[in-house]
Amino acid sequence: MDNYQGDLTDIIRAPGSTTTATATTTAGAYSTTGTSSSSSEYVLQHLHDNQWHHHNHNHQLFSSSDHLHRQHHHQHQQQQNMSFINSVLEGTNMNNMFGDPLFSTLRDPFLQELDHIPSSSYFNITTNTTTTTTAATTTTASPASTSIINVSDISPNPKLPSNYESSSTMAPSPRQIKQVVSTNININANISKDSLLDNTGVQISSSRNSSGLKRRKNQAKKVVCIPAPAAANSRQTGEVVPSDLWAWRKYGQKPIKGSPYPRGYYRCSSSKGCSARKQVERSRTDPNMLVITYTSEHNHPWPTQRNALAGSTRSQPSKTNMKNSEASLTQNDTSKPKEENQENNNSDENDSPIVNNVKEENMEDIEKLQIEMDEVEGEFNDGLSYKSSMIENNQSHEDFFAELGEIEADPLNLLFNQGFSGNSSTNDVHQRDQSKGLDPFHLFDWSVDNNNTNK
DNA sequence: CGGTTTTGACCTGCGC
DNA sequence: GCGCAGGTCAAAACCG
Repeated sequence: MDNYQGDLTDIIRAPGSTTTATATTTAGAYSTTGTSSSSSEYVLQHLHDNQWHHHNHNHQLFSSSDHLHRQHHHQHQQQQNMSFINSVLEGTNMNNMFGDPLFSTLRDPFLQELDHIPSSSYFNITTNTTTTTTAATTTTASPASTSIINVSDISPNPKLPSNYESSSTMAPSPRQIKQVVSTNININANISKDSLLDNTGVQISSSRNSSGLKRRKNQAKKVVCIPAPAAANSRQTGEVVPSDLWAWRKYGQKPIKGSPYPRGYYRCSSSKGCSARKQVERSRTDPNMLVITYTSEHNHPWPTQRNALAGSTRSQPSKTNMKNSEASLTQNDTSKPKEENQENNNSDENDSPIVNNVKEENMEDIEKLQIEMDEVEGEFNDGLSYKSSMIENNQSHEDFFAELGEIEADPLNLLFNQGFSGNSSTNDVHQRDQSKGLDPFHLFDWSVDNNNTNK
């Protein structure tokens, strides 16, 4: 039978390769048109690298019509810093970071970015903002290429707990609306089964649910469709799997009928008891896209460190590069990246091993941050997180983190230093590279070589 | 040594 | 019930 995975693959077909063409169609359109009860999908047209850079370098964002906002350069920087803080800390909130198919709380980094860009961020200045859920939001912010990240959140099981926070919730929260409005992102919640092409250029086909083949198991899955980092130079038989901060161990690979690309099966290796799994395959309809299906949930906090070291550097493509890059690092954390990292390093497109490794180092720090923040969060586990209140109080991140005395400062410093240096206007290129360290999926790493990765 | 990937075999769900 | 196809297991090989 045609596996539903393949259908999932078909669920979202993003014009990943047409980076520039989508630039004008990336208007944040939030649709709640679907009524699917057993399957919900949303397409997240994620921030592109450029937008990410805009995020980091607000001065680039504004069009001439937004010159007034330039007058508040510092303010915007602060806002963006807070935006990032919000994003990071939101991410550290609960067990909801990416890769955690604990769907009730799952928020992957993509959504993190979506979710936590405060209304005060520069995104609000984009034109044609609207608070309706169906209207399209256009933006002039990104004249350049725009890559697309699609997230299809599938809830095959109508019996899923009520807190299953998928797009099956028909009405978007005001927050969601705000986020969509304030960001140049598309989210199509509950895209109808017949939805084929939204105004973003993202083609969405239906997943078989009600009328088609039923799923093998009533198992909630989350499908993320992202452009393949390095199609041309993946491991012999494997896929180039973007890092998502969790440690995954491949436990199987199967050829998929109808698809020339095999599907890799991964399970979480961060914790022995963790049942989290993911499947990685290349979209049959768009080989440039990787379809990552998350199944089950992590039953543990983020790994403090990648426990998979010994075999993690198998098939190390370029030891020289690795050594060089490692030598270039100033971080003490020498934990080796996982498989994806090697693959990334092995990527022709990712021809900057240094950057890649720095990226992974940052990932390690983010992981640490996650753990540490979880700990702190527990102290303020009263519904409204400490950090949230802090942020809402518009407290500076310095103050905020100063109060988080127990938290290791390095990761945060790293994050802020690399992602949000206040002097962005004079260090765009440098920061741009650094900001990549915050990009677990290379999601924002495409503007440089987007043409390469999305051929 | 402890972790990984690889890969054939086996298990299981689903359609007919 | 059968067959197909997807999903998982587990042994072997590999790696630092």
